[in-house]
Amino acid sequence: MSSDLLDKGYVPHEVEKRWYSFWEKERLFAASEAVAETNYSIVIPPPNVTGVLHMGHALNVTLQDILCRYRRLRGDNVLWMPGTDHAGIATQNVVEKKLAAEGKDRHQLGRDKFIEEVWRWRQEYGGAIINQLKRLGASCDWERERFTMDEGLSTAVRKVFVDLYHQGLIYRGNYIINWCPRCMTALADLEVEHEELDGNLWHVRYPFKEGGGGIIVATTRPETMLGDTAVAVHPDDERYQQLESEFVILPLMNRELPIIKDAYVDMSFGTGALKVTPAHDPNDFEIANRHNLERVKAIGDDGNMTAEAGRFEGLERYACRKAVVEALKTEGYLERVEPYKHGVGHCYRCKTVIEPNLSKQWFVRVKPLAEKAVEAVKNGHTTIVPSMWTNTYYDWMNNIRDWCISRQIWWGHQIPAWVCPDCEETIVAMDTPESCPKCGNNNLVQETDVLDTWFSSALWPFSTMGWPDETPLLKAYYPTSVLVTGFDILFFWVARMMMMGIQFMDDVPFKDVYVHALVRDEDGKKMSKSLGNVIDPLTIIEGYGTDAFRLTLAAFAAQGRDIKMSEKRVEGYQHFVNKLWNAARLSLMHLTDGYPDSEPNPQSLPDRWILSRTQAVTRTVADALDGYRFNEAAGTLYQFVWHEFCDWYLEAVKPALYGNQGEENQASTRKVLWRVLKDVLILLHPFVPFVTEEIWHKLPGTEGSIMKADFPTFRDDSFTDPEAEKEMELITGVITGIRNIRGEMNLSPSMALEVAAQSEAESTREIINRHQELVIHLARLKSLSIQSPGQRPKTAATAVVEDVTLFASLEGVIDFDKELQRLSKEIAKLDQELAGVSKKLGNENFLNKAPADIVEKVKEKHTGLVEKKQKLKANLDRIRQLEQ
RNA sequence: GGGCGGGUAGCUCAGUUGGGAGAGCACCGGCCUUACAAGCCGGGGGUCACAGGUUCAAGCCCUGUUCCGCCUACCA
Repeated sequence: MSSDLLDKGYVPHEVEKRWYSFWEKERLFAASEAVAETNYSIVIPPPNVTGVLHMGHALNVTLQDILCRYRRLRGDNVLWMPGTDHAGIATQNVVEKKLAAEGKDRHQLGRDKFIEEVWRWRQEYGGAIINQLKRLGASCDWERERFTMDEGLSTAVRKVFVDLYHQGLIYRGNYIINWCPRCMTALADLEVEHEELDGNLWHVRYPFKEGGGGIIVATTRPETMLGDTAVAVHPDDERYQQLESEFVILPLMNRELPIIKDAYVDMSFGTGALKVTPAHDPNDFEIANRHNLERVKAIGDDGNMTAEAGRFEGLERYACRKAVVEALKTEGYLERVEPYKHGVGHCYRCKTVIEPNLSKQWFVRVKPLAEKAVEAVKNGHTTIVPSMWTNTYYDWMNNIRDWCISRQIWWGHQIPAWVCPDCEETIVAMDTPESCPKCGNNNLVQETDVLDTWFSSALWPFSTMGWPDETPLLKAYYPTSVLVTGFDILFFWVARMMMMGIQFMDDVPFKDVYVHALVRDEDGKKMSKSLGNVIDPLTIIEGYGTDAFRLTLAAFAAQGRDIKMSEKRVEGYQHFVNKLWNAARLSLMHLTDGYPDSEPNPQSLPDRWILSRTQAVTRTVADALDGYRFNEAAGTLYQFVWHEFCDWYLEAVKPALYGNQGEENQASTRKVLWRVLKDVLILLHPFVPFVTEEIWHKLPGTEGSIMKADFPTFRDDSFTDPEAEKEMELITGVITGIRNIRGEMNLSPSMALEVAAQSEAESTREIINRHQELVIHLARLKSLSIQSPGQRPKTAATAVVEDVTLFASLEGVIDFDKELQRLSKEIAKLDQELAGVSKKLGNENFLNKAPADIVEKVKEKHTGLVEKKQKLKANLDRIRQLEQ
């Protein structure tokens, strides 16, 4: 027995570093490629290669790691596939910024040199986030790490593009798309963030061709009028049935615009007349198609006005807005201006206001893919947890519009399409074509656009496993068991993986999708750089240790609720880790041997009880994790380890461990303690991997890593012991009753009390008698006498527990007023409870209609309360008498 | 405009077939009791947002109201 086995407090940093490299060195994260029933797989949501670890990653990765470590302990083959995402626009922006700092820009370099530059950047900085994930303890199979621009994944991207094209599911066309004038690229609808902004509604009069009056239209973007090619009214609008003219004149441009009739127009809005700008508004574009209108592109791709804008050519779009308004005012066309709130789209990468613009782009026809993806969830092939997200998923899938997948940037998968300069034939193929199959031209020109990054991430669950080759990995691990992700990329990523997985693997990419919450600051605000409320996970790790941090995340990961993170909370769980450490410290003082092969043979009540409880907790934890109820699993363990194992069990068995109850007791208790501590470590390991591994190696009788241990059994009931739990409940109740007297009567803990326990029930007396020593030890008694009700000690404080009345003899020290107060308070509490119960029992309907077992329970409760009250009342009366 | 989530102790939140209102932190009182003061023991504290309804019984189910948050949308 020596206390130098463990230091007095747990110091995480050195331990974390040591064990993580041990795990890597021993290849404990490596997945076997064998096909088995118990194969379990997760693909990591690949973080951006430009990213730095934030709270979202921390939560996401912690939950996955908990699942993976748990499944390994349960004996599964686990593959956790890691990697990063090439993040086209974001990465290109980062490298362009770096070039700018060197006074260069990508156009000087040229495409090939620029891409080389990006790869160089990735080589140097791209691993940062991976190392940060390791600090969290992530047990990914790092040897399989993938990158969306890897050769293998690029082949997959190419094949998918080519196949979809030949299936008619990819097409190219001139449409209105979302254009970011800063990134100079098209964006998908999803990549536009809408924000309500204060703006104006400008009412502008377009005079009739023949002069006079005219039609008043309203717009939030006056500069777009330069590209107007019509004015539309509703066909049924009586105000416009008999017009003076069929044409109006576009002010400032003096262009003649037809007045057209289209049912899209909302008669109730404004004047019921709509200016039509086909090249700069998606609705107007549709209207223009129906009426064969001209499309005038007045705003250029760089955000400046084109030659079509006449005298406004070259003006930046917002400068132009001002100028147009000014001109309208001076020329007398501006009827009025009203303040107006409206949604404005912003680029999700750079926050620049998006310009709807006419452009030639590549699209995926998603409807047919989406239908299958909806079916897969409806049929239960994939389950979304929590289920509230299922409807969101359906809604989005059902209203999906074609996906613009081409980007006018350089960093990404270049679209495998070539155009013949002579005959304009388009060739889409896996390999670079030598010549035009139609006219034989040898100088084919490849499409310069690259694909949306999400196009390649959509293939992640199978491209990372080697598809399109039929690899052992795919056989063993596709479909994956679960995808763990935040709801913010449900559409971006999850939905698209569903579509692509079903289309190309003929099976869903994952059986479950667990959608977790967002991590917010302690006021519930989203963490953002601009608000300055970002908490860096690495700072938390430095301050409190990875284990404390992980446990905090898990404990707060309740389904459907965001997590408010603050250091204060992590501190609480740091205390828990330390508590565990110290419990181990105590245990190890007494566990000089290991007992791996001997089944514990519990003799004492605490031993029987703790084994029974451990088994129950094991079951609860397993059920909770199987249902992705991380908070329940973590909370159960926290409660069990601290308040049952430490507070009751360890305190209860100290006498046995110290040998005060004979060698036999000491030996059997040691076996039980060894077993329970071992199981506790295993149960906790998925949540707090480092501290459990550290203790594991100090615990005699363990071999190798705790990662290879077996999850405690819970399928059978070998240790379930209801009798022990019942007895323990009585004993702890008695002890708490005595402690309560001590506390409320302000009696020093050092003062050993003499207590008499009286009960009419012989069985109760017998139980207490059997555990007399335990009560004396934990309640700090001088003596405990067990009696049938009879003479009452004269000056005693009283507590009633179940059918036991406790008398703590207080000769000379009793404070009668305080005791009266205490008893009255207790009786008042009972009266309140009694009122409720009596009311129920007085209700005929309750007695007749409620299930018999419920009625019985309430009756028992009533009897118990009445008896308890009687006893307390008797003591109250007695104290009153004594006082006189 | 549509949809979703939430309102439970001073704070942050659990509460999954409707039948005991709970945890952590904070607070009050007492303890250096031989693992841990990052600790131990005891204690106080809630009209479960509001109003109805279903039921013998509602924090939980239904309807309405209200406040907060989020997602989504092509009314200029």
